[in-house]
Amino acid sequence: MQNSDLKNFFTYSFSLDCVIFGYQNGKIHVLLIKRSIEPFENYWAIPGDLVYPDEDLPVAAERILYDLTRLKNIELHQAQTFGNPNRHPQGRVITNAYFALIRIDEFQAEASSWAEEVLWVPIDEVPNLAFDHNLIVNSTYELLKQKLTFEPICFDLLPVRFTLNEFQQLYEFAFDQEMDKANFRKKIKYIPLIAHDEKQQNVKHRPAKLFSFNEKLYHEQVKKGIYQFRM
Amino acid sequence: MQNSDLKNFFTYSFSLDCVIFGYQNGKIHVLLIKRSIEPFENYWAIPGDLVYPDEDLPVAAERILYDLTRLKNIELHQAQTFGNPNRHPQGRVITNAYFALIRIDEFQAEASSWAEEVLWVPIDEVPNLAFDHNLIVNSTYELLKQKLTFEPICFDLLPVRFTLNEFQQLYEFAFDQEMDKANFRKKIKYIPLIAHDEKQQNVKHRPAKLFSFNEKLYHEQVKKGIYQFRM
DNA sequence: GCAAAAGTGTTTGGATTACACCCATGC
DNA sequence: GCATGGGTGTAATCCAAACACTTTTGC
Repeated sequence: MQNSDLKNFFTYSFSLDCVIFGYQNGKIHVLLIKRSIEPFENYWAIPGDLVYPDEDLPVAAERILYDLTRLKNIELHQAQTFGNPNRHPQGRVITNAYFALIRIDEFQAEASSWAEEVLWVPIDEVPNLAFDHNLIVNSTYELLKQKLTFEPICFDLLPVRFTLNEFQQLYEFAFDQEMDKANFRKKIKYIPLIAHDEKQQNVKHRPAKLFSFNEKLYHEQVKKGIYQFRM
Repeated sequence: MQNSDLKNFFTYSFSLDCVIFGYQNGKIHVLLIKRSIEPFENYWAIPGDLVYPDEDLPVAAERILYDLTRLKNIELHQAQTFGNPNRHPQGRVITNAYFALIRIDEFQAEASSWAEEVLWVPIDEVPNLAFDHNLIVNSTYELLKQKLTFEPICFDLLPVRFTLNEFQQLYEFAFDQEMDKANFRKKIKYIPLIAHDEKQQNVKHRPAKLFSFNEKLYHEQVKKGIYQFRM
């Protein structure tokens, strides 16, 4: 979007910013893009842009993320809204954060449109970002940590088929808590998992059984009120 | 705000809607206002209005609530944002819900500005509302129920000084679960309360001790990571 | 004294923890 | 066979539910 267009677009504007968390090698990363346009040209930022006047928010979030990073088929969740009148130097832009969790190696982010580069940075090494994007990243990270406990988001970070040990490692990372192997398996007894016949390949020890999250059963049980997810 | 003004204000607009939950006689109510202006003239709605171009969101939420209902000194919490392009018949208005929980008898709601009447209705008797306000009320009620468990919001519903029995009754109502008196008292052992010397008055049985929530200690402990509230 | 609710201690069973041990695979 | 991690059973411990009991007030 060019500067001249922007001026007409404003009296108020509304944007969406996507905080994409990526998990790799036991570390949480955030996806950044380098802005090739003013304001904040050459700054790192999270991917975000204005919502079209007739576009619904979830649609816009997907569109914006794809336009800037070529990422698609990612489940985005609504987070907080940020509306400080001075957060955008060119006018009043209220923004709504959306977030997602993905495995970095399962997706291919690629700079596009006015994004000059894309970059995954560890959550504790995020540089100074454009606008109030540091605030947005930090607030959304806090929200993520809360949601990890009560919503089965953690499975977004595991391969579709995973071993119980991979699951446990993720747990220990996410909640920063070591746990006994046998006890972990008792703890997750009530989480609806599908046990596959398939086994781990190319390991030089006894291969582990593969599991996946039984999303269908989970939703059924939640709907019936039988079950509440809790890590 | 007049119709002619509205047209200039729009290309996009941004509003806030306040879902005020009130507790009385073991029932949750919602505060509605009757609109005296178009669109949806004479419809019931939740109090909400456009945000001024240079106004921050929390400030706007307080201002709007006061303008329409004369309620003030209420702690408002941000909830979800609703942005369906067709949610407002006169243009694109994205709205952010704020919510609060109060004891109805401690506040005096009074119609003001373009609110013709105010009304507390039980949450299960909410009529057809203007715009998508039924959706907003329902979504925010779900959010409230979630937050009750993990944030000490329930104390907004108790008198500043309350008996443990009042607390237990609220708990039983909020979570729809009966509980043994002795066990309830063990359960809340870790919630930071202040025990006062003062006692219940004018009861024809042994008067109960009065307590209040130790907000200061709570915030300190959360900050230090010692404590996580959980009901 | 009696009714009513406040307030507390004890027992019990189920869940969590710590820990030990066996199993399957590659080399 | 042995190194490596997968996988499981058991005893000890902790915690929460059930229940019984004592206390304090008004009438």
